[in-house]
Amino acid sequence: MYERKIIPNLNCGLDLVGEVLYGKWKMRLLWFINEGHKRPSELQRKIPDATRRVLNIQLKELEEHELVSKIIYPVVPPKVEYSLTDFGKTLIPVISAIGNWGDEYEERLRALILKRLD
Amino acid sequence: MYERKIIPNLNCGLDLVGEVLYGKWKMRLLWFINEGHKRPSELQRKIPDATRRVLNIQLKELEEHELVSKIIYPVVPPKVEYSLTDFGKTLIPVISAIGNWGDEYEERLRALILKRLD
DNA sequence: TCATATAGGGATAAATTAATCCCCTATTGT
DNA sequence: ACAATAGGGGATTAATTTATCCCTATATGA
Repeated sequence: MYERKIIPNLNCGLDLVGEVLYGKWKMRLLWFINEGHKRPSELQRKIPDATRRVLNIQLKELEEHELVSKIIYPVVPPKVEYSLTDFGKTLIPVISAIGNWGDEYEERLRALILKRLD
Repeated sequence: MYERKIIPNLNCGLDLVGEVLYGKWKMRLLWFINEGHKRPSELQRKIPDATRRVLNIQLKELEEHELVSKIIYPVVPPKVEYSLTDFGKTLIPVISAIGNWGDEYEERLRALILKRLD
């Protein structure tokens, strides 16, 4: 695994949240798990732009941060299920607020973002 | 300026928010500007962990995304003031929700994050 | 005359994150 | 025998983001 060379700042709430929520797909993973899409293959189908590899990595980090828990069923073919921990559930309203803002200003945001890409 | 090589996904609200809010210091900049710290040097003092360079870059992006506006007073020594646009103000409750969650679980988050750094 | 404050930016290096590529396990169905 | 399905991971490269270093300008105060 990658080992940090710079110790992160953990001064305020925003720093702390950043540490667990930064990551291109993390909020979406939490969101879809909360919606009941528990298995890795389901999550991959919900987020086709990400590779399985990255999803695995980000899921593992979410697990280490105790936001999700993982159950591995000892069956063949393998079966795995993720679910939110109680701690992870407390994040849902926050993610919801973020997503709602994005949805509300969707048109405007899309235009602004595209404009900046030349 | 850096020119992207991969077109970002802009599928859902979360993608869109990410485009304007990703950036290590952006939420803090918006927050402090909202609190009335308008001048670059003030902002730098509020965020001493960031270099002026980075703050300038991120402020510029916030400006291009119409979240903040910038006034340059033609005086010497130079004077500049940032303020939130109406659009930018709509983000404050969202940032607030994020920061509050971080503050609420500060102890736990700090412990979890530090544990993962070995 | 020299340091300080104010605001800014180019060029480059370093750090971090994400993407690519390829490989493994074991069972069921064709 | 072989493909498909399910879940996973090492090694490496590419992309992106931050940090460093250094330089510009002008006025004021010591």
